[in-house]
Amino acid sequence: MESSESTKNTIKKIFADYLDKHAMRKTPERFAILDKIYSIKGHFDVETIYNMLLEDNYHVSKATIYNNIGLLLDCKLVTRHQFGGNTTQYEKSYNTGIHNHIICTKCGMVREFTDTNIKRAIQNKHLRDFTIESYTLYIYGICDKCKQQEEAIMAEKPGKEKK
Amino acid sequence: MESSESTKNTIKKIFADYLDKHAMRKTPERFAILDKIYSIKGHFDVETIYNMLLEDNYHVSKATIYNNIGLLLDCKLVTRHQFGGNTTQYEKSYNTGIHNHIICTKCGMVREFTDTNIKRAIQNKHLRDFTIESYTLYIYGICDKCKQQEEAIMAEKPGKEKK
DNA sequence: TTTACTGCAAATATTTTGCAATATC
DNA sequence: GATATTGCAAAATATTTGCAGTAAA
Repeated sequence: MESSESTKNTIKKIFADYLDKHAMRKTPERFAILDKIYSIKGHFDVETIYNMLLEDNYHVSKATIYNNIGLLLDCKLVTRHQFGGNTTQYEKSYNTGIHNHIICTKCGMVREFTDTNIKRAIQNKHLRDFTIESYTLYIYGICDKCKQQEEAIMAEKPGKEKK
Repeated sequence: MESSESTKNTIKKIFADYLDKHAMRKTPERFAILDKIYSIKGHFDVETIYNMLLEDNYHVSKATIYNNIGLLLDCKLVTRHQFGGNTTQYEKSYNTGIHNHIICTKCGMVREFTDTNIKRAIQNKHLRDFTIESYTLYIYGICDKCKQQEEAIMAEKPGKEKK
């Protein structure tokens, strides 16, 4: 879901406080990037943000986007994903709840789900010499659409695979 | 643990069968790469395998390593990881058991652990329209070593962080 | 003998870095 | 006014691709 007005105000405040705390400047680019990220429903990469801002006739260089996503990761307003494709994906993370991802290894489709049993099992885990901050669970497999396609191909060429 | 002789024979057989099935050739490079991978205890990247083979005076190009790791992923003898660093990491996966990873976000340290509650919770999960093949759970946080360093720095410069 | 595979080098893609110009504080 | 931040271009890094030579079947 796109973020509500009150969420957008809260995250601006969090980012502004973070910048103050580290003696960093509150530039318009920074808030434009943050705002755009929180208007995105699912996952995105740097290229996507870059283009979305361009469409608004707002030019921010990629170097600046990379730079600022780093800050947003640091203050936990964004999380980072590497699902296995070529680009690093990101996702807003304030008030979004812990969720897991399923990834189709054929078509790259990513879907989210939540599960209290899994959540509880992970949170109950005590790790020696380690302070847990977050976690990501990726479940890989094949979505039904790809599975059906595979079966259709197999049916078409029955001799293709030996044994 | 390094792989036993019987494991090494089994994986060679699995790979050979896979190559037969797909009408691919059983080149010495392929088995040298597989063998080297199964001599590695933990995670590795392409560069590492390349150098390890070189140390044995066995030259295999990186293109060939990339190419063949792809095949090994396909026949499930190797799994792929993207922990958040710059390179893709790999790991042998025959007979290694399902295990999870904890990653220190400061120093990049990766450690493994197993947990039956987590395993059970994930395996009991039913996903609509999706066939599960595997999963990865990465727990991020700070290892005690880095935590102590951070605290030491904070104690040294008490005024650095405002508020 | 056929053609899949390898090695090399070039191409592609992503992210990082250096530096001059600019804008925040 | 001091200097952190931006944009740009170049650099660094990782991975893929094209092609000629080599070797498995």
